[in-house]
Amino acid sequence: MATSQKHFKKRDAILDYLRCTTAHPSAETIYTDLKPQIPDLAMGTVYRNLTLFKQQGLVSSVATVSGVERFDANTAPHVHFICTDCDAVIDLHEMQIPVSLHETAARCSGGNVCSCQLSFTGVCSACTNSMKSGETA
Amino acid sequence: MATSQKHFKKRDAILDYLRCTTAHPSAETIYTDLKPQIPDLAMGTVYRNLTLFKQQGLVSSVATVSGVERFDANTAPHVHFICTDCDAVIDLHEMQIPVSLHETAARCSGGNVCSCQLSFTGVCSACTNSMKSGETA
DNA sequence: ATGTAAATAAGAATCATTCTCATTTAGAAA
DNA sequence: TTTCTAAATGAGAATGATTCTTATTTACAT
Repeated sequence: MATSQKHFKKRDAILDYLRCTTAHPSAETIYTDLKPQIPDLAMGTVYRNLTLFKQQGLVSSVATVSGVERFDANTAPHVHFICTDCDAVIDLHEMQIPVSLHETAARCSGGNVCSCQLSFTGVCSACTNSMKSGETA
Repeated sequence: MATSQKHFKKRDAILDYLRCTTAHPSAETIYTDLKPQIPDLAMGTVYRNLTLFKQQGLVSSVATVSGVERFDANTAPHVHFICTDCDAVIDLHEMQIPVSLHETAARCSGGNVCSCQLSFTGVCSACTNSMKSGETA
C-alpha cells in the first residue's frame, strides 16, 4: 500500500495503479481499469486524488493529448513521445534531459524553474507499421 | 494581409494577431482582443480557424495551461517557460533545442517525429518579484 | 458507544471546445 | 449586372473533461 493504513483504500489503489504502469493514463482510463476491482469507485475520487497527488509531487501531469490530461507517477524528468494517431504517450528511456538545461532556463527566464518537459510528437512505430500494412483507420 | 484577398477577413485578422504577439494567447484571448475591432466576430470562427491553421502548419499549439490551449504562430521549435502563478507562456529565445535530439528521438521511438516541445514550468520573474514585495494573490 | 474529521459517491455545475445549420460573402458564370 | 456556388461565418446548441456540492460513509480517537 502506498501511504498509511487509514481510510485510503481508493487513494492507494489509484496511486498504486499509476506506479505500476508506464502508459501515462488519463483519469478516465484509471477509473475504467480500477472499476472492476473497486465497483463503488467514482470519477470524482479519481480526479480529487490526482489533484492531491500533483500537489504532493507524487504524480505529475505529463501532457494533454486530444484535450485529455495524462498522468505519470514517474516524476523524474524524462522524455516522452506522443503519437498523434493513437494518442499513446511513450517514455523515451534512452534519452536524457541535460541537467544544465534546467539551470540555463532559470537564468534565461529570471524566474524559479520547478519542472521540465521534453516531448516529441509524431506517429509511433506501431501506428507507422499498421499504416504501411494498409489497415483501416 | 496574411493570405489572399478573398473572403478571409476574420481568418486573416486571427492569423495576423497571432503573428504580432509573443504572448501565446488562448482562443478566448484572441477573441476578446479582436472583438472591439471586429464586433461580429464569433468564438466559433476563432476555434475553426485555429484548427485550420494547425492543420496547415501555420500555427502550433504550444501548451495547455490551466486546461486552456495556447497558440503560437512561431512554429520553429523553441523553448517555453510556463508560469504556474500567472499562466504566462514566455519564449526563452536564448535557449536552443539541439537538432540532434530530434534524430535521437526518431531512433529511440522507432516512429516518425514531426515536432518537439521543450518547456519549463515554474514561477516567472514578474511573479517572483511581486511575491517578494508581498502583493496579495 | 459516540464523536470527529477526512474520504467518498452521486450527480449537478462549469468551462473549453466542437458541432449544426441557417445566413452571408466573394468570386465565377451566364 | 444578375445568378450561382462553394466557402466562411454567427449564433447557439451539444459535447466532453473536469470541478464542485452535499449528504453519506469510514476509520480512528475518545
